[in-house]
Amino acid sequence: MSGAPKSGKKPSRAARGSRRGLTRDIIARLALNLVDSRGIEALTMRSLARACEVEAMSLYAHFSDKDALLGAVAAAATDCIELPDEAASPRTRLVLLSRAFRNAAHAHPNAFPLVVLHPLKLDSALRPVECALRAFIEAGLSPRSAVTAQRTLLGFVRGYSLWELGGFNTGRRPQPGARPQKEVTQTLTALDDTAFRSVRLCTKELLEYDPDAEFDSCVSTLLDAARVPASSRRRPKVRKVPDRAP
Amino acid sequence: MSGAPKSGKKPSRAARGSRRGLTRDIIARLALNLVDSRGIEALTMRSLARACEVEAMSLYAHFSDKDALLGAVAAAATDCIELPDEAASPRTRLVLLSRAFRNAAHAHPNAFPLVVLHPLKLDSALRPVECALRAFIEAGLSPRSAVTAQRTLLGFVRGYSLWELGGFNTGRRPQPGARPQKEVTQTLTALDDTAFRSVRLCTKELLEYDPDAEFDSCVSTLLDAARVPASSRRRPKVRKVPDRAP
DNA sequence: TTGCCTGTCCTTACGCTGTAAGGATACCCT
DNA sequence: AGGGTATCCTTACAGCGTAAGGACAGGCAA
Repeated sequence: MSGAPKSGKKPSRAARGSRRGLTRDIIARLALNLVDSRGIEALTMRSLARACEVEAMSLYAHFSDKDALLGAVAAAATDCIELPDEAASPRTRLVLLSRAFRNAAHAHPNAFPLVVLHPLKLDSALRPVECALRAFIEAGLSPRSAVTAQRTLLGFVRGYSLWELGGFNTGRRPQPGARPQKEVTQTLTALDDTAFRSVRLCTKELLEYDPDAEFDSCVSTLLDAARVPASSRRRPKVRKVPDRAP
Repeated sequence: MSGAPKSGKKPSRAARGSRRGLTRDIIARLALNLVDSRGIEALTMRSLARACEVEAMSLYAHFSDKDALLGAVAAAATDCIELPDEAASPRTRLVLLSRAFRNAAHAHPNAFPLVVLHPLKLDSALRPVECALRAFIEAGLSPRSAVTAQRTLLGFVRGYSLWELGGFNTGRRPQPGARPQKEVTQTLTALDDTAFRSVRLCTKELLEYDPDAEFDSCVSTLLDAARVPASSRRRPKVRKVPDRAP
């Protein structure tokens, strides 16, 4: 975040001495747009400056170096994850959180490697963690189990989404419409028959692939393993904070 | 691999007209060394050429561009994953495979983002997949279930390892010796109490952290969910999961 | 043998990158 | 009014990926 002006009484406190009204957040958003539309390697200080209608060196008034800028982009992308409504049951929320994470990855495929790999500000990083922990605890898990379950679920969600974005290491993104290209099928069936016999045995299953359903199925498996019951709504127990504003 | 000389009768066929005996594989290994010791951004065509005792442009005789080189580095790192002995039980092999993946990530932390994100040659990419599929099938899963289980397990393993390498987005790698720094503890306990109440409730569990045990625990959970029995050695016949571990 | 072909390697050069250094300007607070 | 401070600009530099073109070695056909 910016130097923490905390938005005092004067509305313009943050823009003291600013001639264009540029702020860290505005720059980070423009940077995210640029990454989305032209790829991570198209994000250069000069191209971003052009998008901000400013010279390259001016950006250094807001970010100490490019790495700090990337951190802000990662945080901006992370903040795009739409956390589920707290009114839903814990299990539903965990499913929705998982989907939201993956949806954000698909909405910002060029930026998402950053989300997983780049250090970012704590409250952005913890937003999904808090959401998952809360649901697991509400579902009856102990803090200890909740932490492990959260690490398992989010670890999977991150890994799966990222791997998927990388086209499962093939460089090809799976489309919801499935339909494996003939080329891929040929490559796969041309594999060595003994070294890759199981891959060949499962060729059809590996290629006939509905990404959304597959993801949901994995998440469901994980939640079963963590013993999050399917239907339970709020647990009748000591509860603080009946509801909260968004 | 190289242009497929196939190693004919003459031993020197691959090195025809080569004055230094440089090959794709040698270059990729040196590149991996360089990435391991000095980070991914230290891998430049010039620095790598220096390591190969050659001029930068000479590398383009072996790789069409830097991206192709990165793919070879990714493949080299992937090939560092030590697949388990086939004699062990399916479950044991899946645990060992998961650990081997994570161990490779820790052995080559600078290179591993590439392994997850970069397209690489099919047989390197499929090596862990084949291993997992074979074990799941041997454990009695149908091809359909095996594919899903494999995607869940490897998705988790990739995501967890990578997230861990990124210090869980904090920029700090967890050490086996645990011992959370006071600084992190303070940052965590200074969080907003209502927005992050579950994180705060679990502060101790989040910080008291044995990375190896936690990873094993997550893998174990996943294998239970996939109904891979704990002790079974080779299964005698077609059987559909008579019971499952608690 | 001769001569060509192909693959390895070198030299030079270009436009691009991140950013160090230093100066100008506009706003806020005293 | 004057000073402080944050934006913003200009200039400059080393290092980047790689395009273009040439030198030379070894294998093959004549």
